[in-house]
Amino acid sequence: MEEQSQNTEALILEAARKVFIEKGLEGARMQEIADEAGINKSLLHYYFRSKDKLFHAVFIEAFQKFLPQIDSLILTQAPVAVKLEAFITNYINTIIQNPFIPGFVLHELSRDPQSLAELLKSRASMVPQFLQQIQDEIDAGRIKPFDPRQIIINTLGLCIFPFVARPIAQTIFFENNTEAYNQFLEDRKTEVFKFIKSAIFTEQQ
Amino acid sequence: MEEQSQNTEALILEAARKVFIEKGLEGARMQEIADEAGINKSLLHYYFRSKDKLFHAVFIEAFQKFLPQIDSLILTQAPVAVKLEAFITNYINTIIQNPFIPGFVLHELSRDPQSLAELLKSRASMVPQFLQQIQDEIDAGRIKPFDPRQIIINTLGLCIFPFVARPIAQTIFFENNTEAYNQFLEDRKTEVFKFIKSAIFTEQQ
DNA sequence: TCTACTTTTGACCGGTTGGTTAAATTACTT
DNA sequence: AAGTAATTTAACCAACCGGTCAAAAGTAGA
Repeated sequence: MEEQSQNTEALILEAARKVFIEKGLEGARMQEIADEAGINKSLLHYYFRSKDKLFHAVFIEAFQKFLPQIDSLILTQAPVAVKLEAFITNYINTIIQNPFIPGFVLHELSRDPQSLAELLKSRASMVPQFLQQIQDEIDAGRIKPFDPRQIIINTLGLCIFPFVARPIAQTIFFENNTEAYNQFLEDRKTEVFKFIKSAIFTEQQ
Repeated sequence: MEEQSQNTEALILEAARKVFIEKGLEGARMQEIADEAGINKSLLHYYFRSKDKLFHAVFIEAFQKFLPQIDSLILTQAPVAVKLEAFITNYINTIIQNPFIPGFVLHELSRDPQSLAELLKSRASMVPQFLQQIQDEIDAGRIKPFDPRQIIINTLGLCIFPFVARPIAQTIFFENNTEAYNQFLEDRKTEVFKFIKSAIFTEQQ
């Protein structure tokens, strides 16, 4: 019983993940999730009490998938250049493997911004340390004098935006050639760091 | 009768704009739009035949609000540096005045990517010329050798991302202080170009 | 004022949606 | 094998949603 219920629960979560991430909370239908999982709709309510609860489980899971890389960026001790390069590669890699999660998370967060507080309680206190690390390298002359927050937002935006804007970007620049756009995204694993490096680091030997 | 009908139509469009942009096609309710406009729900169907038609009117309007700046970026004759600087300022300014449109447009485009074709038919042919202009400046040694498409995506991402990710960015970096985040966005009108300029332009006198 | 027309309304409809419930099936224990 | 608890199903429901329709209210010209 234990085993089977874990199987079913995982089956439901997988189906819910697919449908919710593709269609959002309001676009998704419980019946569609049930069909996707190959089970009865009532089972959804047996394992998760409501649509909102099921959605919340999916959302938390999606959101947390991107926290490890952020953690290592913020918490690790290494020069900013080293950490940024590793972060960008890993982060874009993670998004390539979960290309619809960023749009999903951003959309649902702007629908319900309140739910953020609970998710960030532990991390928020670590951010200032990373901002200070950037500021220290600015003071040491290794990074040009940009607002550290601007640098971080720029980094995240450069990683995430091409996935959120994929339909329009792929159409405009790649005549809707999916394979070509995938290669474009692959290239960004190195191109984005080259871009940021060229933007913020000072010359020195 | 003519005058009143134009008033009502504009009233409906304004209400629909507010509700659709905030909640999306699937999250919006016709009744809510009617309430927002202070009229009967049947009137929505009298002026616009269906929810989809009304949504389409709102979407087209929102989408086109950002085309003029893009046009001037692509079609104008001037050095890339000059055009980019003007574009970034104007573009961010436009988004500041319509902060929810980018998220709205991106979300609805990823829900229905087909609808793009009709919107871009005339513009698409002009893009290669702008790409070539960037390539020419690369060949002339004035811009570092980045893929021109990467440069454009980067520029757009740097402009748009802080608005799409506002809830999380404002929470993490500004303790949810709206006024502080507004100032942050204001600063980006110059900061983004400084960043891009530092990234892609070569030193020369 | 009468008439023809447009605009606005309220009542209503069929289909869909998230959710409930009780019965049936399965799995586990002894 | 029997009994107990957990799992799964089918049938059902009230609320909601987009949309229709006929009547009412408003408008303008004769």
